[in-house]
Amino acid sequence: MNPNVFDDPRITAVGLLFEVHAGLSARFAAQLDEHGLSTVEFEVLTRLARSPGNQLRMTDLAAQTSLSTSGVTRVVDRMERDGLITRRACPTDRRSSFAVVTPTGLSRLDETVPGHLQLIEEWFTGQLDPPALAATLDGLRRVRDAVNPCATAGSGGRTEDQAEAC
Amino acid sequence: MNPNVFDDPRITAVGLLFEVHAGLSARFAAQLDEHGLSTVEFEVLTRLARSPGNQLRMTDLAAQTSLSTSGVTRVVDRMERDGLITRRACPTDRRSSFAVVTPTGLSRLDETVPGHLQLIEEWFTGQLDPPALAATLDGLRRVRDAVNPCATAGSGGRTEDQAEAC
DNA sequence: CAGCAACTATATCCTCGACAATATTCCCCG
DNA sequence: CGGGGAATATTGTCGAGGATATAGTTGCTG
Repeated sequence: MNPNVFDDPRITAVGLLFEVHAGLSARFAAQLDEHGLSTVEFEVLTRLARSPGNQLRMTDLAAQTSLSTSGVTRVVDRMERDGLITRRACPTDRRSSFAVVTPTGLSRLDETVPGHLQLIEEWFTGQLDPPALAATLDGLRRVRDAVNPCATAGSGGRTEDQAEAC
Repeated sequence: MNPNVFDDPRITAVGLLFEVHAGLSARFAAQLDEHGLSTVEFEVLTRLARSPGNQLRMTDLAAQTSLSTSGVTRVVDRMERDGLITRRACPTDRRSSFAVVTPTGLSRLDETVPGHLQLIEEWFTGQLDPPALAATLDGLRRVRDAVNPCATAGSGGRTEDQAEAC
């Protein structure tokens, strides 16, 4: 650690990125908490709600979130107990089961999303004028495409659900 | 969730940012793991090593990481057991104790940092040509300054340690 | 200088989530 | 058609870490 490695521009770059992530995450979590949702619960709810039929197989849900399959089992347990989602047996494969959003879950999402969007606007996208925002997002997109090859859905892909193929 | 809220550009913007964070975090964690360090352990080590005397009070260490004070107690326990850091009593305040990096900890850091820097270069900074990188970092910096006011150390500040004053 | 509020580290309890093991079901291939 | 390997969800077990309570210390203030 002799020469000041910590002033290396690469270190400061990731530091920047991670600070932004931490700051936004904290603010989002606070707002979600007002609606009785944790971060992962919100993510599960949105992933299901944006899927056809408001449902997803447990495995696919795990693939779309940052959770393991057992983690998905656990969070779905909690949310089923809270009435936000339900399990439905898969008719074609008796090993699988679907997690499907209940009307309660959908309305909870409806309550939550507007404030969430407002928060994004307030602390992220609204902080930059359009060209600067576009430039920033372009940079992030290129890094994302490198680091997360599965998510290259941008153009030419099919619906957008092939992300679950990763 | 009637109109496709999920195509809202604000949603995709945070999605992008969070995917980048997740992707980089995973790669970093894998490399750190090769050196027997977890993410938080690496952060603790770097925070201490960049501080005067290679030491920090437990409270300040907690403030500089994303850990609670009890979390810091825990991780310092582990790392002390592994010989990476040591506790030293504070001479002026008998409530406080310092966590100080051992020579073992420093050399572990020396082993780890080069690969870490290489990874940053490979997956983040090296993915963009200099102007695009600068633009991206500028955008991130502005968002960071908004979302994390403490970290406005950039210019005019004193050393850089006033970050701990937050 | 006595007492009280704030601060510091730690201990205790609890939730969350990963990993490995398990049971069930599916599918392919001989 | 039958058996073995892959896929799927769940459960047991464990470590990580937050919230709160606790004990010791400091410093201010009447």
